[in-house]
Amino acid sequence: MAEDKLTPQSENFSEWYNQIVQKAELADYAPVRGCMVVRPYGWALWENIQAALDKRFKASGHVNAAFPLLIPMSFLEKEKEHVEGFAPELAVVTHGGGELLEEPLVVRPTSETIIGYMYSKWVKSYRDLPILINQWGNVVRWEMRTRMFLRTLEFYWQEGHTVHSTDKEAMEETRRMLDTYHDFAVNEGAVPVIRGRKSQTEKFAGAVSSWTIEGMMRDTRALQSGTSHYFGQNFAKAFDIKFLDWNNELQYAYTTSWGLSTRFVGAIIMTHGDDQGLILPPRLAPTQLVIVPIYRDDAERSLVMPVVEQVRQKLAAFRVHVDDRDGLTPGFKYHEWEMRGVPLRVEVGPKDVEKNSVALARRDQPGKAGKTFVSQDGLEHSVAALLDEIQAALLARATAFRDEHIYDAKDYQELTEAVQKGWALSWWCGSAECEAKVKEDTKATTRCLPLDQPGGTGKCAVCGQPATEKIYFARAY
RNA sequence: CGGGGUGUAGCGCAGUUGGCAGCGCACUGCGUUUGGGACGCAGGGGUCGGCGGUUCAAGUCCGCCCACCCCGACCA
Repeated sequence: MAEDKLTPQSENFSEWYNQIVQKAELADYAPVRGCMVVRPYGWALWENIQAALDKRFKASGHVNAAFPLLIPMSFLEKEKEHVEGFAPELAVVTHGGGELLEEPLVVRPTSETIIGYMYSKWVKSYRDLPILINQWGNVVRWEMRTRMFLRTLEFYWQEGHTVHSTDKEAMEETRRMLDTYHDFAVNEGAVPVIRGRKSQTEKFAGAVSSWTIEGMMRDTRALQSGTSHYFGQNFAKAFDIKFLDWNNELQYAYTTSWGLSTRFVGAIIMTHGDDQGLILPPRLAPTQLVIVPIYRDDAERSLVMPVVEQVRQKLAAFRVHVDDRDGLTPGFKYHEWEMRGVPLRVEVGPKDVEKNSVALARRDQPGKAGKTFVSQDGLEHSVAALLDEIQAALLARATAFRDEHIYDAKDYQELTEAVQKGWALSWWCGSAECEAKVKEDTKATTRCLPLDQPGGTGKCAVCGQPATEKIYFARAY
């Protein structure tokens, strides 16, 4: 790894991204095109994401279950828009046990259909509702162009699927989970996402409305980082999910689904990373702090190591790693842990033994600027405070960066210029033609109609027609 | 699927007119080192993408095939 410099973000952002995934040992390429192996460090990060989300899901009354990977082909075809949306990217199993199957099975690209089928069996009465089930699993979508974490043929995610007796309640659920994602992204990932509704062209295949959290990456491109869908009665009608209501009348239920995937790992990488490597938010980092012992010879070593052990025990409440590998210089270790994005480094050397101190180096401020010497007394408190400060600083920095790259674009010229250097926030008349024109001319797509609307009316930045809502245009992943 | 490119050690590459398959990093062992990417010595590691052809002789020349990457049409 020595002398193995990372390509700077400014030189080639996507190359920077590819290298960081490899060098930080988050993932590696699998033998099948477009598939990735999530390595232990990357998976540990995902596990922390899972834990933070799962806690929130449980707190709002959801329970976990597991539905099968294989789905009868015919299920996909029951909802017209759904099959049209997913047909081009299905992996299909045609043989089993050496025999041609009577009906092909698709590897789930998402589980609305199979879960809808099961829900139709389970739902009889309003007393059975709501159903609030989440599933942690993997799905397969045969994508053309793939990128580690951002778009792979197979990816890991959670998908929540709920059933409600009223449209109001289902809509509330859709919005509640959007807010849950927002809370998670901002407070755990320090990723300042914008909540909003997708346009009709960008919404999920089969949904009435789709809601999204959109993050701005450090190349200013947008990343859809989580979605929540309101289905109305679309899937209930396709899968015959009916219940007897309070008046003993049979009616279709209202359903939702919401998902967040390993793509969020990509969001973290591209929101916080710098030219030294990954920077992980303390709350999600697999290793929150690494202790690097420093010594010149065996005498110093026997002096330093007991103090390292004391410090480790003092910091046992955190996710700590002691890098006691022999034969590597401290400098080498610094670079390696910086590449892996560990938020805080603790150095313990002979001088520290003498002075009852340690050196703390924060990852978000590289070099001398982020290095301070603190007393070993009360170290657990200074470390806790510093981790909180780093978490807050990452969010503040990312928010400032995002806000600096959002442009209020009033006309078409401003819009086309804005999407070359960031996001455009513009009045939009609501027509798909205007979206298509922007995409054709600039490759930028509509990201979302943000929840925070200015109110009033304006002129569509594309066609000049009256508009009542503002929408974000951006180049996206 | 259209346009461009690349396949030689784990990674990055060199390989001249066809003539012993190499270099850097990484890896193993020993020794010296260690507060911002240490150094020396000694080692291990190859179906040169695949198949076929030309030739005394092919990494190199010819043909076919395959894979991957980049750029255009789809997307959590």
